[in-house]
Parts: sequence; C-alpha cells; structure tokens
Amino acid sequence: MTGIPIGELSRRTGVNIETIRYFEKVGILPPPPRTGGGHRVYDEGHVRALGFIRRARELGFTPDEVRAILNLGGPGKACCNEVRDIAAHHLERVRVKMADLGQLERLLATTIEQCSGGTAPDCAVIDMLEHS
Amino acid sequence: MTGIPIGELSRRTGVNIETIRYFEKVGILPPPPRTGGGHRVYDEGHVRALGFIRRARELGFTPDEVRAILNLGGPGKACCNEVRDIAAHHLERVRVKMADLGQLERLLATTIEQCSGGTAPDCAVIDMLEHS
DNA sequence: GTGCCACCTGTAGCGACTACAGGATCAAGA
DNA sequence: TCTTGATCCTGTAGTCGCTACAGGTGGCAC
Repeated sequence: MTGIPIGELSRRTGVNIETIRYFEKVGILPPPPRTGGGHRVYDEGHVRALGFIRRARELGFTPDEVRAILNLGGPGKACCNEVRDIAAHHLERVRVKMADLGQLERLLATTIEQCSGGTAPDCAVIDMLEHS
Repeated sequence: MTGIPIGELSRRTGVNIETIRYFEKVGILPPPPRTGGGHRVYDEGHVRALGFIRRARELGFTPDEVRAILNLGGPGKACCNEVRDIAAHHLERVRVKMADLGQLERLLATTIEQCSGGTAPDCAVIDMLEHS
C-alpha cells in the first residue's frame, strides 16, 4: 500500500509520463510529495484527478476550463453552478462548431456533385475556392 | 501598372505579411521576382493564388491538400479528378467530425440537464467526467 | 555491491503561424 | 540631390499542448 510511481500512474490513466510532468508544470495537476531521492510519489487521489483531466481534455474542454473545474473543488467534492456553467459554455462552442461544419458540408457536397470530374476548363470545386 | 509589394498583397487578400513569407518558405506560394534591392514584387496571379490558399485554409483543407491542388495546376487551369477526390476526402473528414461533435453535444446536453446546479454532493457533470 | 530499470531535469521538436529586432530600400517632397 | 519616413528585408524566437530526447541519478532485487 505504498505510493504510486509516475510510471504506474501513466499506465493506469493512459497519460504519457512526459505529459503528467507537463500537467504539473503548468498547474493542472498538483505536485505530489517526493521520495528522499526526488522521485514523485502519487496516491489514489492523483489517479482520479488525472483520469478526470484526461477525459475532460478528450471531450474538448480547454486546459483553462479543466483548471477552473479542479480549482472549484475537483472531482469528488460538491458540484456547483460554476461547473455547470463551464459545461454549458462548452456545449455552446460545440453547437457553433457543428453549425459551421454543417454549412461547410453542404457547400462541399453540392460543389462536388456539380464537378464533372473530367478535365473540363471549368471546375466547380476550384470555382468554389476562388470565389469567396 | 507596376508590380504589387507585399504590403498591398497583404491588404488585398487579408493575409498577414509574415504569413505570406511563411507560405513562400514552405512552398505553398511560388516565390515572386524581386526588385534590385530585394523587395518581392507580386502580380495579379499571386493575388488570385493567395486568395485561393486563404479560402481553402479557412474551409479546413490542410496545407498539404492546398499544395496538392495548386500543384495540379492551380486556379484557372483545368479541373481534374484529383481535385474532386481531395474535396471528397475533405468532406468525409468533415462528416466524421460532425458525427463526433453530435455525440458530444448530446452527452453534454443531457448531463447539464440532470445537474441540479446546487451544491449537492452528486453532480452529473462531474460524474460524466470521472466515469469514462 | 552490482546490475538494470525507472525516474529525474532540462532542452528541443512538432505545425502553422505570429511577432519582433535590427537593418536596408523605396518613393515622395524640399 | 538629399532627407525623411514608411515599407520592406532576414533571421530568430515566441505561441499552444504536448512529445521526445540526452545525460545523469534513484530504487530495488539478486
């Protein structure tokens, strides 16, 4: 039941060792205690926190948002309006991005459809790109 | 009817001066002739090409794809199957990304809805982030 | 006590730009 | 012709979010 070295933390969370040290350097993951020789010693709390961080990043939360949520108490502590606000803000960004991509999708699809595919001098795709 | 200096090219295309020089360095924009003193001198062809590059980048085409399209003849020359293929490939990427974002959107939306917003000990948002 | 893996720090690399420093050139007015 | 000031030049370094490496130490089993 001794502490967890960085390599095991990496294996258990799927986060690169270098990335773990990077998260510590930029203040996302709290610095753990060290052995006499200077090796980092983590505990189960760190495992949970790092898993949380990883998942939040995968879901597209920015590093600043992750920091903000963790500073509000982090996983396992009380929920608050702020956490929900951050998530809602993120949802808004996702929706805007989806709308943008939807426009782009329609433009690309109709343009490609119009393209003959031959070597004709007029190409719908190139027209699309030229005429903003 | 003399040549166009880089500053005017920048203003006319909306592309940063530094970015224009960067595009030249990485082989996206062909190097223009120079004055005796070494200043770049562009023409209308460069204006069209750079506008094309800018628009393609805005639409999410990768630099490699832009290079590929320009190498196939670029704007004003004959269209070909390759251009359409590149656009179709890009469309595929856009659709995959939209599907991903759609999943994320539903997850976020339902989770936020479940969150009480108070300071209760169980928070749906934090649960979502913790339990991958 | 020795072998070897895991760990440490610090620095450099990625891509796609952007920003700056320090100097040269150009065009227009006096 | 000379001067002024805007524009331009090159080269280097910064950005973000990591990732990778080099060269050196710690921990632990045998």
